[in-house]
Amino acid sequence: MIDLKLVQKDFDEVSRKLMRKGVDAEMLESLKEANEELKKAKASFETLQALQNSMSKEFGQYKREGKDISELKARVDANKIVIAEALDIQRQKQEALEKLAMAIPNMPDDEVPDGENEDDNVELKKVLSPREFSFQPKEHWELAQENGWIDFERGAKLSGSRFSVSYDMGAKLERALINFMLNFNAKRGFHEVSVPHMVNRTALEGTGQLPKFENDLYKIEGQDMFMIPTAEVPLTNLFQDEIIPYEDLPIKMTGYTSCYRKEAGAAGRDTRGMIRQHQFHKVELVCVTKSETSDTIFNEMVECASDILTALELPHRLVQLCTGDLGFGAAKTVDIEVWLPGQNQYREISSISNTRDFQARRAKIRYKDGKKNTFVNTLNGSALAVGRTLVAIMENNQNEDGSIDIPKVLKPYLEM
RNA sequence: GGACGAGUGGGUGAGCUGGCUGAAACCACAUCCCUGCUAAGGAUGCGUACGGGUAACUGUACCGAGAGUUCGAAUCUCUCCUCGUCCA
Repeated sequence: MIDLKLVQKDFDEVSRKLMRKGVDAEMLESLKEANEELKKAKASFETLQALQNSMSKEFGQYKREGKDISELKARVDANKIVIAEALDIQRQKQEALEKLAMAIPNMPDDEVPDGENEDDNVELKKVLSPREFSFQPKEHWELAQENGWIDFERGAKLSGSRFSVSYDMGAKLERALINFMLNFNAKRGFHEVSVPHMVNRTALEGTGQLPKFENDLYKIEGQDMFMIPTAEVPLTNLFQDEIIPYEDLPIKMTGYTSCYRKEAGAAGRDTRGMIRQHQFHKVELVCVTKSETSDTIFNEMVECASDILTALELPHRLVQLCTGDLGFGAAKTVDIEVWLPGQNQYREISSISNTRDFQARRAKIRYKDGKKNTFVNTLNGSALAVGRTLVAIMENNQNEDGSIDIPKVLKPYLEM
């Protein structure tokens, strides 16, 4: 959530930053106005309430002293009606403000390049060069089916499009990758955490998926519960409404979960294969830290994800997202894109974001900084999306006869 | 699924026959004093959020969540959630 005090104190700066992200000035004006109105409404309610409280005290006094209370009671009753009205107004203003504030995205860091969409993202660096093929490399779904690893038809039969079933080495590789990644992350100091795959509304509001993106989530019927779209949600909300001891920071976590997404906005995109599925495996990194160290941690996370790909010998590049491609809660994001020779392009396999205190403010995650409580910074990133890693292994390690070489680092996990 | 019991500040835990309780006490923590040695003792401070004030200070809200009764609720009523224990 946006810092309302900052909006009030430094409106021009906030609007300058948010306009880069496409928030129009009008919306900010109405936010500012809503905030002012709420303050006024609160002030008048509180004045009335203070009066009511003091009269109530007097009331008790009178009774103890056995004085006549009829006159006082009349005054108190009259005030009660006025208060009810004032409270009602205050509530309306509160609601209006919250609705506005919750819908405003995070401010991008100044270093984030301006841009409309993913075409304006900036490549930071390439790691490993794509291999030269002496034959026409195939796309992963072909390879997957040829090798009997993945069954898209039966996935569709069971659950519809964008679902698949894995067999034998396909299934084993998924499992190996999850273990490999978790261990890799653990060696970099990320503690492994296993979390629920369903969460309540509060958690999703905390990380920013709600209220804006309810259409992308699978909701449990009859309950206020949702399947998680990413482990970021439970991992970050672990600390929701907590004051974390100073010495516990930074908290570095890694966790594996399946992720569940409706992909409502992606109709027609990546319909074949396992690039975009409704349910996919992902190993996630989440960090909670002080603002002073959040940039350092951010770089550690990017490096960790990139190094996993390097260990798997997969060519990839780091891309800094422009303002137009930045997610709702992110102040800054670096994507890692893996080379897919079958598709002849780089595709996203990890996205690492610093949300600064945006999520912390929503989820009320703080630490004690000397005397006062301060919002933490939260960061999240994939390390990595398992399905897409499998895709990358298939496409990059394919041989002319359709067989696929297993990366060396995975062999111990496959008992090979 | 049924029957009880519980949910209080960073922690333990009083209050729960409605006003003097935003909340005792203890622990933890912070600062200071004393002392000087692998100890201890003493003083003071110490919940959160939002608002007013240069400041001292002050207003409002919050005792699992929401609603209600009342001039007034942590304390009474209802609903829900969570956690225990017993039964099935």
